[in-house]
Amino acid sequence: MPSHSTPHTPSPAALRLDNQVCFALYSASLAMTKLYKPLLDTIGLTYPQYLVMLVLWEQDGLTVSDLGERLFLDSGTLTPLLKRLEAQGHIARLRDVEDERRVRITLTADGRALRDRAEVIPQCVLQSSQCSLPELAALTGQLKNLRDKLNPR
Amino acid sequence: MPSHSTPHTPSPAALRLDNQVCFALYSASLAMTKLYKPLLDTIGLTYPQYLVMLVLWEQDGLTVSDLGERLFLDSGTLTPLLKRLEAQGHIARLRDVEDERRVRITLTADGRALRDRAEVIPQCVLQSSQCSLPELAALTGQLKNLRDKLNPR
DNA sequence: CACAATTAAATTGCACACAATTTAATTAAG
DNA sequence: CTTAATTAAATTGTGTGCAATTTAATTGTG
Repeated sequence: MPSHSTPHTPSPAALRLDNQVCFALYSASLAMTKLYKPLLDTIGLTYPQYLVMLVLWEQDGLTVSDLGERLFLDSGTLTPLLKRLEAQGHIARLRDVEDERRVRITLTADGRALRDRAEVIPQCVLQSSQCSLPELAALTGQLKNLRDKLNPR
Repeated sequence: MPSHSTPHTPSPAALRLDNQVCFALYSASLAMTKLYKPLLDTIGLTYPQYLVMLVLWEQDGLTVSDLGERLFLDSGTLTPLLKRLEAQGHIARLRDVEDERRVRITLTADGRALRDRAEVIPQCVLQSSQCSLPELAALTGQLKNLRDKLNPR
C-alpha cells in the first residue's frame, strides 16, 4: 500500500508545478492584481473595472462588443461590471439608435475626471514592482505575442 | 462641451491599455486558461483544481495552508475547491491528529490514478500553443522572477 | 413581404479569488 | 493553571469569468 506522504512514482517533469508556464502566468497575474488593489481602492475601482476605464479613456462611445474584443471578455462578464460602473456614475449605457441591439458605453463628466486621479497609478506600480521599465516593456511584448498565439483567430 | 467619441485630451502613454504589463499578463493568463479548458474537461477538472492536483501528485498529505503557500491562494478559495475535489472522489480531507486546527489533504486511489490521464495534457498544450519549448521555459523563468518580486516576502 | 438565420446583450448558473469575520484549537504569559 | 493571544480553516459577501440559454433586433432569402 503506497504511503500518503510520497507518491507511488515521482511526478514526471512535465507535470511538475514549477515547470508550468500556465502557473507562472496565473500566479504572476494574481500577484499583479494584488499590487494594484490598494491603489485602485483609492479611486474605488476593481481591477477589471480599471481596464474598462482605460479603454474608454482612449476611445469613448464603444459598444459592449467593442469592449469585449479589446479586453477579451464577453457580455456575461461585462454587462454586470458595466452596470456597476454606471451605478457609480462613471459611465452611461444607452441603446444605439442605429441598431437597438447594441449598447453604447459613454463616459460621464465624472468618468472623464477620474482619469486625472488614475494617472499616478502606473508610476506607483512601476516603483513597487522592483522592476526596470525596459524589463517590463520587454515582458509585455512577449506576453502579447503569447496571448495572440493562444487566442483563436 | 467635449465629444463622446474622442476624449478631451488624448490618454497619456502610461495609461494606454497596450502599454500595461498588467493587462498583457491578465489577458495572456485568461487565454492560457481557455486553452486548457477542453483538455481539462476530459478529466473533469477546472483549472485551479488541476493546479491543486499537480501539487498533490508531487507531495501528498499537505495541509490547506501548505497548498495555499504553494499556489498563492487562501482558505477562502481552497476550502470550497477542495470540497469539490473530495466530492469527486479525488482527495480526502482529514483533521490532523497532532493539531486539530489543520486539515490534511491526501489523494485517494482515484486521485492518484488521475495522474496517468493528465500526463498527456502538457504535450497537448505545448502543441496548440504554437510556441517552442525553450521559448516557454524562458518566459516561465521571467514570470516566476516577476511574481517573486511582486509578492510580499 | 414573410420568415428563417444571425447578431448583440442580458440572464442564469457555477466556480473561482479575496477581504473580512467567525469558529475552534493551540500556544504564550502571568 | 488560567486566560489572553495566536493560528488554521471555514464562512460570508462581493465581484469577476465563462458556458449556455434567452430575448430582442436586424439581416438575408425566396
